[in-house]
Amino acid sequence: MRHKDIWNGLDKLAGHNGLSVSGLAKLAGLDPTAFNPSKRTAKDGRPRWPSTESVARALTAVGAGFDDFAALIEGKRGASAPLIGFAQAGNDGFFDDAGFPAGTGWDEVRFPGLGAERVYALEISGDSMEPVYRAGDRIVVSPDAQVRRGDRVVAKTVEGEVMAKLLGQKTDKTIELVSFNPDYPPRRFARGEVAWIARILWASQ
Amino acid sequence: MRHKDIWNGLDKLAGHNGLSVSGLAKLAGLDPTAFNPSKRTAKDGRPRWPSTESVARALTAVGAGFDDFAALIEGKRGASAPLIGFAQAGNDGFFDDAGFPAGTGWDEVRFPGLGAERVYALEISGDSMEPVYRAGDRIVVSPDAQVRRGDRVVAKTVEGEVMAKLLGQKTDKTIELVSFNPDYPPRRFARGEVAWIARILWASQ
DNA sequence: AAAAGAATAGGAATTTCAACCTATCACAAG
DNA sequence: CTTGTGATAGGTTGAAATTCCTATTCTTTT
Repeated sequence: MRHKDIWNGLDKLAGHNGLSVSGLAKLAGLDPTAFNPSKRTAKDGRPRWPSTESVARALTAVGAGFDDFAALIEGKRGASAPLIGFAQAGNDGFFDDAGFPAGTGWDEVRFPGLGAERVYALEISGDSMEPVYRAGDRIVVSPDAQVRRGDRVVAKTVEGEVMAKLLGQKTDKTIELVSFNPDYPPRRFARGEVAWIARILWASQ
Repeated sequence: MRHKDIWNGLDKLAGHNGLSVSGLAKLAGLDPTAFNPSKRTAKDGRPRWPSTESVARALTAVGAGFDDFAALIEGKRGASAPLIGFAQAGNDGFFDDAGFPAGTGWDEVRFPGLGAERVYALEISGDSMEPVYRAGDRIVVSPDAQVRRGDRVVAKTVEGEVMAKLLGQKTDKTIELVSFNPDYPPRRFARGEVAWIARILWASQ
């Protein structure tokens, strides 16, 4: 990270929120001239670096996280994407001509592997889980995540069998795992037979 | 980002590189006591924030990027996750006792929204797309992606209707969109009737 | 057990950042 | 045309971060 990157990131942070750098500084409760281009190098040409406190206040002012700032600096897209309800997608104003999000009303959704969870992915082979999962699909699962009835999960038995199922009834002693394919009957395991259950967070399509 | 986070990040940065905070400071060419716990709050209890210059020098000293630092602060895993084939998951040696990836043989899969692609997400409402998508699921779609027959896609007609379908036969003049639910017949559109088609990359589960 | 090195705590001096103030410029509203 | 607002440049002052220095604690080595 270089001196230029920090200021570039602050410029982008302001721009992405429809602000000038002075507007961003004001919003953050800082001096309006704090981020002025004229304040980025000292009179003797020495580069001036803002304190992390100033950066932190600017970030909280626009509701951005530190990861968002890193994304701006590194030129990456960031860890989130716009989100709206599927039912609203037909309304006008949500998309531009190319099919990208436009206008307001979009929420943000975070992607997997970027939260606190530890996750990994499994690649599906075979058609036993059609139509939900197809060969080549990748599912992202988190053993940390809480599992509830109805969740799609990956379970491993103490015998070593790994399967993707729908979590059915959980009692004190048994766990029911329902197949995606209704032709197969649900399977019921004693608690001790199941080594672990990991929730499926995402699936490639 | 809070005061605590910055120092926590520096602690982790040092720890991940087998250094103490004073060792990290020395390596960065700073005063060995620059990151001392005793220097993190002033005598009057006021929190002390390091300058971005000090952080930048610490990062370059260990060859880390700003995104790495953000990852340490946010406790994030990064932009990729381990990947193996589902068929191999039953073999021994791929998981530890807690159900996390262990040993070798794991590939890496990158997540959406982190590369050059422009993506966004849609939240599913209603049960018309069961069992593939359920209410509350979020699908991540990319209008940039190439679509092929068999892909799950979101399409918008020029009349404004948005739908998630399976891409069927594409001819020079028509596009067939197949419902996930086999009870509904496929729909056939003229090329001009379809405003855009975006491929579904991921779906939350 | 003794010695050497590293890590840390505490304080003073210095450097540097941030706030404050004023002036200029650009632009929009009346 | 005048007025008002926002953005920026430049300088001064006060506050805060960094360095420098010393002492103490802890670990490792001999």
